[in-house]
Amino acid sequence: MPTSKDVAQVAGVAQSTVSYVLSGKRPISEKTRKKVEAAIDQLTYQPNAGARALASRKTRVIGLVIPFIPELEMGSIMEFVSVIASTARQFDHDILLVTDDEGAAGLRRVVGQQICDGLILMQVEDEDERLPVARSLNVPVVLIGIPRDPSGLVCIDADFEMAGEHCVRDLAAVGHSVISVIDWQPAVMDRHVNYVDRFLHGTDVAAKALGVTVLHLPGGTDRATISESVDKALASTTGKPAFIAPDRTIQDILRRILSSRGLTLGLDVSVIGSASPTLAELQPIPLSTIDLRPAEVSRRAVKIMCQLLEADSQGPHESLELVPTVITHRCSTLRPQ
Amino acid sequence: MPTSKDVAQVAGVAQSTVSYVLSGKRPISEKTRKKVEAAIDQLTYQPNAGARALASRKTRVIGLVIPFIPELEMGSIMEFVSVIASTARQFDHDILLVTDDEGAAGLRRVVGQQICDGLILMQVEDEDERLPVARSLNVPVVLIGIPRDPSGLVCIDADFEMAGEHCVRDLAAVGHSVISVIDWQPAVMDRHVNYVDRFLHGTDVAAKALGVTVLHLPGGTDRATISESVDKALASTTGKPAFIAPDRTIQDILRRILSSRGLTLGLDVSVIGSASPTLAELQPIPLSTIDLRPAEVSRRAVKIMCQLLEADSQGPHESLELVPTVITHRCSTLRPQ
DNA sequence: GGGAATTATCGATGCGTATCGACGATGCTG
DNA sequence: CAGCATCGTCGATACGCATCGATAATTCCC
Repeated sequence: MPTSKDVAQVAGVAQSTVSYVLSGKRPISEKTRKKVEAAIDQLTYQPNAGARALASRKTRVIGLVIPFIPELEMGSIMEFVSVIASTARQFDHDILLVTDDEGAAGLRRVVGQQICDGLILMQVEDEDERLPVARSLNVPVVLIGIPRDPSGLVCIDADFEMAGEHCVRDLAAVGHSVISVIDWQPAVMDRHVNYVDRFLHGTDVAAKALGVTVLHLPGGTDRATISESVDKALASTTGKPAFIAPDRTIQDILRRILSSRGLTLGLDVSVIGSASPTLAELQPIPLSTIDLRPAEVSRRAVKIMCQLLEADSQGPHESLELVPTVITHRCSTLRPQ
Repeated sequence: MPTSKDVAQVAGVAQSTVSYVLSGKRPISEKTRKKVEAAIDQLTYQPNAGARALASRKTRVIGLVIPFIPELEMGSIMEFVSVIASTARQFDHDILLVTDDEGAAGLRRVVGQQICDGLILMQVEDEDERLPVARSLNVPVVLIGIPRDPSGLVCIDADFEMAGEHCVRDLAAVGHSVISVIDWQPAVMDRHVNYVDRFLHGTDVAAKALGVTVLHLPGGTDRATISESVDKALASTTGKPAFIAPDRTIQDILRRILSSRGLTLGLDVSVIGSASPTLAELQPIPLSTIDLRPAEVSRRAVKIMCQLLEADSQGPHESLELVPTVITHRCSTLRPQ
């Protein structure tokens, strides 16, 4: 592998000049710049990351802490990961994976060894054991998700409360007076990711404001639980029933149960689910969905991180950013009168 | 951040002694070791990764090249990524993400800058533009998937041919004489990942050996295509029909179509799909599946990589490892007579 | 008990880059 | 044309660790 010294020799300049050509931190004459660039091309020189990190105290690597093999929601997690990695490259950074089975020790490790300049944490829970560590590390940390106590932390997430509100408003607007919200599956509820509470709270706020009734019914991955929830919903509804089912696993089961009861989506009953646009379109009756915008959340998380890194910020920062969600009405909700 | 020099000072030894305590490459007396370890604990010292990489010419980082936001199969890709990251840690390595939108240049970059000691490529296609680069890089590369010409490359994948054979054998054994194989969805077929061909070839081999008929029918993500394929299958079958549908998206549609025709899985018709055990169990009629063992493939890929790194192998290596697949018969296939 | 063979530790050097101070060359001002 | 600021480049040094050769301390054997 060629080094900057080799480049310097070929170009007939000093090594430091090569370094300045690359960084642009000192003026370089056009003539010298050309010579150096030619030498770089000729040798296909690429700077050594380790040496660069050692000298500059910056690795240009961001650690991404991914949840530990959750089985559920793997698809959506991958969307975050993928977009985060791509976006990081746009800011000339790379992504190092830190799996959550290493726990808080993993965070200390990658920061302590200075493998990373900062950390992005996914799937932050209400009371997360990683938070005290995150606060104590003297590198920037960006959380995707909002813990109960976000003080001293930089957080970003979809605006779940607005999402809940928006769903209820839209369903009320097309004439529903009783709206049933099916919980996420128990595995998610048990984890106390607080977006669930924020979403449900949003539905309640809208219900109160509009004078409609919102029922909260248990979700599950088995047909029986959902079936029971549907029964309860139908029993307490006089007009046409409406369902909000943000958990992807659940919405499939729900659709089948409704259709087996002879209810046609968009005609006898409204359903709002959550899925990427492409997935929603694939359904026999294209599903009206609330888009929680994982790609946008991911992009912004990286952007915030890179700004913090650039600012070279020492002191603890604190901020909270909510990404607006978007409802798309397709064919599974009643049409406006 | 404390350095090994600080540790040395606290322990009252030379910096090199600290280094030897950590690496174990020279004998150290019990007394000195204790002193050094105490100093390390006291200072919570962690070695600097950049300096270590610079001096040792090893980063202990493996680059993982992930497919570019494929939308399809994101869940299963995440399973690979997650297991690969965990396994790498067991070998005391870390994983750096390289997204495929950087293309072959991305590979050259991370290797050229010596951010990584080696590369794992996912989703290798039949004629992959990354292969010539992979061959020319002088670091170990492990492919997950098998290209048309694997010469000079180290490959690992599930044994798709055996999987195809196995499916046909088992269906023939319970009395099916005509077996329909539904292709993967067009998006996958178009990508020329060759596991598709290997699987289909396996079904043909078994069919020839057993004297049964195998039909290859087009797959799709829309109901119409699958419906048509089912029609064709039923038209050419005298006994009970049998389906093999390895694409997860397709198998759901297939199930619904069959049930809408009044065919009960495991009674009137056999279906073998592909899903993780947990997912398969969740279905109303637990699905018989062929397990392509993504976790095992991932683990072995990392293991092979770490062996190559340890061997410090210079010359080009070549190997091909196939991971046996496993069929689990649940309730969607006929019972043996 | 003296010399050889071990064992345990130290000091010095190199890895490849960033960056600081210095210095010669150039342009400008009066 | 003397004096001074500006521009462009160089040389030297530091970053933190691994590693090699050398040295000091200990043990062993005849």
